[in-house]
Amino acid sequence: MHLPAVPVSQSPEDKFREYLASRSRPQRYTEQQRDMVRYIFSQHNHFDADQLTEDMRRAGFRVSRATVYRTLTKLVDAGLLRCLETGPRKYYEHDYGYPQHEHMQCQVCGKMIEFQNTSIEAILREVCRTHQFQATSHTFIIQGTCAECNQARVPKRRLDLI
Amino acid sequence: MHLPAVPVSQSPEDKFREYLASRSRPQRYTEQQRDMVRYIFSQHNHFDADQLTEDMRRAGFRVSRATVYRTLTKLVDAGLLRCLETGPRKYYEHDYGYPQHEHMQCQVCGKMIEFQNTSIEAILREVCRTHQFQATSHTFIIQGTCAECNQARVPKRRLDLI
DNA sequence: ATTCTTGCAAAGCCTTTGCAACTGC
DNA sequence: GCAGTTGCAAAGGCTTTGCAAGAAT
Repeated sequence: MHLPAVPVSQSPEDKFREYLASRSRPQRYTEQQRDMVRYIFSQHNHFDADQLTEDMRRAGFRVSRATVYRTLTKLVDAGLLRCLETGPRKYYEHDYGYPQHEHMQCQVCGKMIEFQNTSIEAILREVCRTHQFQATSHTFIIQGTCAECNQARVPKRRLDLI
Repeated sequence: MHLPAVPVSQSPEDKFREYLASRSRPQRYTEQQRDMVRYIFSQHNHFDADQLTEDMRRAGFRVSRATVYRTLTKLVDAGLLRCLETGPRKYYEHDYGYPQHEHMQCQVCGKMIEFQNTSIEAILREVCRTHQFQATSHTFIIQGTCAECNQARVPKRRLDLI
């Protein structure tokens, strides 16, 4: 479920190093951070901190929960990841090199479906103008049932009717 | 910050009693639940469980945290309240007798500003049709700074420059 | 009388943090 | 070697829950 990528000049890794170096107090680029950046950008998932920890461990990396949490915060701050706060936990997705989009979330299988809609930006501008509101971000998530989960249900209902 | 109310035939209290009675196992209408329904619908706030508990206590009611949590769940299920899950805690607002709307949330003062936009429903329908997605609800929240908090900042900046 | 609700405190879930050991620069 | 990072385990913030006592029908 990809949208077309946005061309960028730097690799995510280089962009992160640049971010770390440009701090008023320069931060360090460690092995675990490097592993995380590479792992995250080798996939295209929506994930939370614990999923990432487990997945990376299964893939043979040595990562600690605390460092995953700390590094995810930095990656958001660096503009590499975007954080979706919908419900009790935080989900992350690519931001660097990836276009603006919205989400549909299937409440059966949990899948996140991305979509783009050109009218939304106009709505944002208009609403903010009329309310003199200075927007910094927005969250648009449609909850429901995805096509596959919907199909999987219909046969079940039919059987129930017999 | 009200939107025009939607006319309804029953009082929130009656609607809740009806909901409780119509369960396959009828549930009971207790004093604390009655106090909560009346208190909540005598105001027009966005609130979370702990805010409500404190406010009601200050107003002289005897309510326990656990019961507030349990009753809020029932009120959502009964269609009286809507739950906004944005971030770590759950916010509640009137649903019964109140029109569909979206939110702007000020990250400085926390205020929730409600707005309506007629194009959003069309977008929802179109996106769901193209993805064969069965929507049950949606969340549209614009984060940023409200007009008042924005104004309060400008004078401060000017002073900083002296 | 029966069954649901209440209230307390404990547990759960996710995230953050204090601190000693460690490591990048 | 200095200053930032790591990892553990503990603490934090919010919500849910087990259970005995209490209340609604």
